Amino acid sequence: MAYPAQTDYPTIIRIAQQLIERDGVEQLALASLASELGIKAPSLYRYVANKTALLKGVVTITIQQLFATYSEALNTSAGDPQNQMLAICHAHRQFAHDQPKNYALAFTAASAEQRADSASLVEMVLPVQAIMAQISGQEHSLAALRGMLGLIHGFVLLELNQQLQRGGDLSTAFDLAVRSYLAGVATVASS
Amino acid sequence: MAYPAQTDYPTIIRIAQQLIERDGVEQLALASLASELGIKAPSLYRYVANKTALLKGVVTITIQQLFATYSEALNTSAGDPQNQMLAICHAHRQFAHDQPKNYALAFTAASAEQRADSASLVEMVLPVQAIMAQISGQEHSLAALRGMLGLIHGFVLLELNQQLQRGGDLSTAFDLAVRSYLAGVATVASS
DNA sequence: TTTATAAGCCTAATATTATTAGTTTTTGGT
DNA sequence: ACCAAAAACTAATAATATTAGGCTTATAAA
Repeated sequence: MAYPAQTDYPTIIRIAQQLIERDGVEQLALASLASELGIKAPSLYRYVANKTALLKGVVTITIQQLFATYSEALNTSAGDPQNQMLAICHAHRQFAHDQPKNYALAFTAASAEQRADSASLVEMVLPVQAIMAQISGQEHSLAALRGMLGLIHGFVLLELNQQLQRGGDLSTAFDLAVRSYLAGVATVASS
Repeated sequence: MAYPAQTDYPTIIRIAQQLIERDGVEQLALASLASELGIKAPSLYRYVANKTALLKGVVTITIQQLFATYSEALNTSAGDPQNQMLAICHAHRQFAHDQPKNYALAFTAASAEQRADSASLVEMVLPVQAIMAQISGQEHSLAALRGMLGLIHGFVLLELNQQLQRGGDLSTAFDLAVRSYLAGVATVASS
């Protein structure tokens, strides 16, 4: 070949993710990113089609990381489905707190091409649905799962966007909300 | 005075909101907006400090509109707290479906200066907390409210971002999720 | 050992868009 | 008629994504 590459795609995405977490997406200029990599902005185009594709790449690894925390939570939590579900919910929230900027980017980016694609999301939540089925019953497991995901996602986003500012312990509120939902799902499903 | 103004602040914000709903925020250029108003872009600066302030203005009226649907839902729904809560939840979801772009902008804009400020949000949900207190009891009413808001907000966002794509009736799932949560809140609170 | 090739990077140029500076136009009150 | 000031305009600036075209250097073939 020729001319040893001074960077590569995974590195670009990883650094971009770090910069986004540090300064926010709106602050991410291709020139800054390139500079961080020791190259100039136009050289990035050898690795990514455009800025949108770059952000999509960041979103993709963010989802993979979230997926990993799901797996870990499933492996380390006890056998009781209720406990497993709680472990997943708390892992999800913890992840969002650890990478708030990238979490928001992955799920609420303005343009559809930048958000997480549903295929990977489905893969991520299938094991969760299996657990939910043990709580809600098979028939309502998809609907119950959707409510659960909405609950944790929405709660976390409100938190991260400073829209729950009236005091009180948010960790406790989160836990209470999740437990309430699971309790409700168990009773409503059987009625 | 002199020179009759060809536009005014409320009109600017209203048209901006319409353009955002039609084409998305990322497509909103000051030149397009100005053109729509029959003026040139720099003239906008007589009415708004900058683009961020403009978007904040749009967010503010969007929140006011959502607030109005809350009030309407409260006025038209029956006396049972459970029913009133359901009415609010469905009104909230309906609003988000009617103005998906502006709803997302109001609650998940990338920069904090553009999102809804918590003061107006507090004002909006205080009556809702009163109803929640009848369901959950006073002590847990704030936590229960937060879970409820998270649930509807998260569910709606997942819907709007096409992240609930596995079929099934989403309206039914939403209704089931909300009912489950309320049922759970009622039982967990009393335990 | 030489040399052609192509990968990978660079500089320079272009396009879009927010924003600022300075100027011109309009019109109501004197 | 004319002055003042409000409100618009044109022109210029700055930031940033993207494209075009050229230079450099390591490698593989001769």
